[in-house]
Amino acid sequence: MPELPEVETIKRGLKKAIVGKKISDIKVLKSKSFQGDIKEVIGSIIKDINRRAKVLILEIQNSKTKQLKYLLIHLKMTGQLIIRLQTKEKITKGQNNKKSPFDVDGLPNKYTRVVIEFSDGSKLFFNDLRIFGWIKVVKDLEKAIGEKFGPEPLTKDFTLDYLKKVFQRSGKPIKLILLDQSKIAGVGNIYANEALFKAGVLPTRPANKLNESEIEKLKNAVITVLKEGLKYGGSSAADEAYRNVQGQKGKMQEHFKVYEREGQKCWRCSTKIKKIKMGGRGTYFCPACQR
DNA sequence: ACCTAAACCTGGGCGC
DNA sequence: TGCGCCCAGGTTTAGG
Repeated sequence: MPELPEVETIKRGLKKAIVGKKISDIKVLKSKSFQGDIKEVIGSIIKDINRRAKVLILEIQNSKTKQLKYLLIHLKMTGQLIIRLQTKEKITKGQNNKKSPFDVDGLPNKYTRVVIEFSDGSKLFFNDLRIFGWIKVVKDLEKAIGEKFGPEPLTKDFTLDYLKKVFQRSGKPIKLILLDQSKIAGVGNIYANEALFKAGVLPTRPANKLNESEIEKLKNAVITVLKEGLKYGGSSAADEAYRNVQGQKGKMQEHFKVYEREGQKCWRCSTKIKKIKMGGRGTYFCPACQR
């Protein structure tokens, strides 16, 4: 599901596609899908697009008052943001007729919640099968997201000293710390599993029991798997909704070492990958490589 | 303050 | 065939 690499890929796609465009209309196809006053957003220009943790931040400016506001979007598990230009879509034929609910041929579809229309005729579709995601308008960005998140793992704020401090404070399983957005921003279930495998650390290990060398390995592993995710354009694993703004799947799932590989052989040592539940989520690991 | 479990949702897949 | 159940997982909220 959209984690840091997926949301970042979408952010980059949006940046290329809609910065500078004017919002001409917003159509809310499913009630409660847009929090805030739509009227004050229509007519605004998209000035910039950023990301914090898994939240997309569209900076918008009212073309008359010049006031800046922010359109915040969280895709949660099944959210998609798909761009369609004015040009007629090419219709792909001869595909297998059994379509996934996440297929984006022809939009809007039954899962489209909001359509943001631009003055040049292009449209941004927000699809969300499970209706967990949200879009809201805020004036005060700091108040909305300022204090909520830990450091971004792909910035210099993500230091060994910081992780040592955070891990030492908790006896919780290390995997739950990796998933805690207030401690480390943007890591989700897939990349937490993959990073722990790469670092050779069991997901169940109490955070405060990791030694310095393990913490450093884990830090580097988190950075490496997130960058790998970015390189492959995100992951669209089995049943995953993720698509980039052009509607294409990512390829990171072809490079998973443990995620969704229960019962299959470990890439490194051929031991069978195990699956357990932690915090209600699927947790995959190699019982031999990870200690 | 700590933790866990449920809730929010839908569709696909499974067992019976 | 079809029903009931479980699962997917980001985040918030409720309860212990």
